[in-house]
Amino acid sequence: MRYWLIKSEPDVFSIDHLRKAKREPWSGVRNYQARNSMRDDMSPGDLALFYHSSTNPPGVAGIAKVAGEPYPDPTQFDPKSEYHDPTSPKDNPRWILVDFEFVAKFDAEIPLQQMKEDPALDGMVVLQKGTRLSITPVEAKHFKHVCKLARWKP
DNA sequence: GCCAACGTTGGC
DNA sequence: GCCAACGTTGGC
Repeated sequence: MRYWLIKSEPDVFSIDHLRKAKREPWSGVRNYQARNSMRDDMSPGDLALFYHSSTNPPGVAGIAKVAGEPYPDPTQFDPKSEYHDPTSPKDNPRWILVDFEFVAKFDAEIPLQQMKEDPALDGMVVLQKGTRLSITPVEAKHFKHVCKLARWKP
């Protein structure tokens, strides 16, 4: 059982969108490290902090769960998609994703600022300066602490 | 809108 | 393989 943090711009896809959709392919990731996390390290049942980025204030809005095994991101082969990648080989797709399913929306978002100020979250990858990765691993103790701040229990 | 901190691209 | 130029992310 691993824990993760996944970033999304709420204008594009928010925790409310996920709640409505129930399950969603995490398409459009075009960063190798983030892809490797989904392809190699995620397992069905893993839990993720759902983080709202590029919004005021940014912060963790809820919880999502890895809903299945990794598979090729269909948008890479779709010429109409903004995520179309014409250089990705059809017989060896470059971009791999997993589906996430909705688990919970926090009563109140946990703001990035509050997380930065909390000594219990020292060392969390997403809090480190210059981290732009859209998918980062989260230590169990950090995951549990954020849930505690949100007064949410699995 | 600014800009720091990256990641990617491509000439050499 | 180096590295300058360029593009992107995302907090502020």
